[in-house]
Amino acid sequence: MRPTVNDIAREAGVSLATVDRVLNDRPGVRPKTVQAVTDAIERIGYVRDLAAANLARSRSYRIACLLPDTQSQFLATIEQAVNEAAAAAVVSRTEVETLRFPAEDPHALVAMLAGLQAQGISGVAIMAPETPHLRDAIRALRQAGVAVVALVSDLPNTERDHFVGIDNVAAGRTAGVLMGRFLSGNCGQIMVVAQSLLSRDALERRRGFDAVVQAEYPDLEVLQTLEAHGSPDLLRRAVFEMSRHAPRLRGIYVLGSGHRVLGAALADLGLEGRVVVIGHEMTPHTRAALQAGTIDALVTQNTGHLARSALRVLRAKIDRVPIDEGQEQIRIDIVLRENLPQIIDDASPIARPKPDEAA
Amino acid sequence: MRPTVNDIAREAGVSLATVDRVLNDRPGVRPKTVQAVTDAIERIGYVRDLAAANLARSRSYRIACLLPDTQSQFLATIEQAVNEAAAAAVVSRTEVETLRFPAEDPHALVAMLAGLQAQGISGVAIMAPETPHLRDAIRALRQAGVAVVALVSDLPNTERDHFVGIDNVAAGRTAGVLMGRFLSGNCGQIMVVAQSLLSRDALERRRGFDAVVQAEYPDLEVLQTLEAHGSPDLLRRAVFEMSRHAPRLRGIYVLGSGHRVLGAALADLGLEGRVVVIGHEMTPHTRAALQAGTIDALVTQNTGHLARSALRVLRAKIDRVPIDEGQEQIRIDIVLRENLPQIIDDASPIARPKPDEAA
DNA sequence: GGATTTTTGAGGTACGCACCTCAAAACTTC
DNA sequence: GAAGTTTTGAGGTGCGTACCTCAAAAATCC
Repeated sequence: MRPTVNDIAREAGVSLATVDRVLNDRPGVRPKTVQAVTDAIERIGYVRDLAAANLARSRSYRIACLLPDTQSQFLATIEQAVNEAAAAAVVSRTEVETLRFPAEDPHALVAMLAGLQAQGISGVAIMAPETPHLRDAIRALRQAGVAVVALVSDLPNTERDHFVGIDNVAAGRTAGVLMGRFLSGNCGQIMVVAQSLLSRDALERRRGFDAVVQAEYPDLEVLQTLEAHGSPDLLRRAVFEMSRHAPRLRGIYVLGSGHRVLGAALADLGLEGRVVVIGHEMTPHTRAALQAGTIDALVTQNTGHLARSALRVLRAKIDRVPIDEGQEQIRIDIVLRENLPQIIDDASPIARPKPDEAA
Repeated sequence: MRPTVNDIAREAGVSLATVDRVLNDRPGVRPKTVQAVTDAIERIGYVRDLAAANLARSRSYRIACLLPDTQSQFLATIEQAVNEAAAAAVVSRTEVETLRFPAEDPHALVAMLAGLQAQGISGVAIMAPETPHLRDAIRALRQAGVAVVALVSDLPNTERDHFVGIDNVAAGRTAGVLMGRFLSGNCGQIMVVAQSLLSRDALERRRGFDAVVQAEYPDLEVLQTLEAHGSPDLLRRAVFEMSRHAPRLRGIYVLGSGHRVLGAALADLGLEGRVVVIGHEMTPHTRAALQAGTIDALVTQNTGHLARSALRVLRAKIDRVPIDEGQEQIRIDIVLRENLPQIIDDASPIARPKPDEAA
């Protein structure tokens, strides 16, 4: 049997009330007595039963997830993953609200964050570019005792508790090595496509990609980044333009969104299947393209893991318990057609539990 | 507030006792009343609080993990992962015992399994080759109400509840594509090394590898599998012998163990860095080799995920609750030097929790 | 050493649920 | 409609913890 608080009391030779005071950092206990209790805890190997503790506290976790209102398949995938993780987290008394904020309006985001605090939210997962306003807003949240994690894109200079996502420089390096190896021995040019280089993740990926190609595949020339800025047309024209001036185009690296337009443009240019395309993030479209062979490899992060990890980390931070670093490390996944994970249609993850009928 | 059993009672217009009888499938309730209660549950969206339920039942999960006593770094890694997952699972009243059984003695394994049942174990994770004896033993366990999952290597013709591991044919295909792409445009020979082709996983990988290379890279010739059978010397001699008869050796595919010997042999032959080496499983050695560049890519499964998934699935099966398929799917990881996950030295995953001091 | 402050102990209630008993109520059956 | 059976209700206890109150004991101060 696992030791309980009563066992601590007996072992330490004090009353239950004193053990309780020590366990919950309540005042009015002499240092000597505290020591006696912690010694006893150590000796009998007591581990607090979190389930019972949370039951007694009748605590529930209210968590908000803030995403930009940009329309992209990746964001939709993230939101869906968060909603699924949230549905599964109901059993552990966790309530999640996903909110979209206007991507272009930093003040709106800050106002939303301030509002959350009033609503009794105890944890926030946020995906947003770092701005001075956001830094202040996060500091305020933290000071109010709200746990904050950065999602997908880190906010290193804020006081966020944790970052849930991948090292994007390493992701870019990974894409670079794949490109280099897939084009091994060949010289040629590589086109790089992005939504915008303003976002931290895109920049970091490009940096990692360049570093590897430069150092290890000097025969490859990486062209200037084409930025779509949300306009499919602009991207399309840029691709056409550039491909005219790049006769030895052998590869295309897609830093973020833009896969759909690019795919169409490549088909029109007759380049489909003749250049190596490497991209990021798993979305319905990139998945299909990988399967069809128009994308050769994807460097991704598992959004399901991402969402579940964010919720777990927030709960841990709220409870002030340590997190399992191993479990919360998000890996950089390389996905080829051959190791594409099967789709799981998660009809109803929650069902009414049935008890154990067997002995 | 989440609805409770009392809310069901009020909503259904019955007593708490009746709700309890329905919830826990106890007899003596008219079908009409059962319907009224389930309707009420549906209406108010009641979800049983598993934490409280388990607390009330004072149930604890006793789980056994059975691994062969073969000495290999991969098995050691698995065992370590299970032990770490077990340490983290203490907080959810789960006790795990890892046991090694004699790899060559099917009867010993069966005897162990029979013994477990007597010890009040309610879940078993097992990694073993499928034999008729094992089939019977698993059936007996299941009939006694013990949950059983297969680990790493599936036992498809037994009545195991679940398989925790990857599709090894797909893993072999993945290795094949990597080999083909890394050697793109080149013709040449590929050596395949394994511990033994008797194990299901090795066979399936080889099958997947061959299928892809044959179909997509016809210029590559895959040589006969060299089997080490646990003897480093044997393997070493075989590698020397074969490399003499394979002048155009361009790649080596390592199906399972044997990386250490192979590495030494390659160095002696002066082939280090001149052939593409692709292997399976992350161990201290393969990790170092990947970092040093003597292995080019690894196709792996995350052992931490594997272990945690096995425990989660067993708990779910014991509780008769559905599992989150998305979370339990083990992915086929491709690991290059560039996306090598950082090592996390998990000194003490469990610490005494501190309560929330903030409001 | 008496008054004051600090520390400790004993006990209770609650969280949401499982599981038990006993009696009352509602149905059957002839 | 009386005797039997089945179904339902009321109530209690316990799981391990949090949090509260009040009084007793111990330490500290002047």
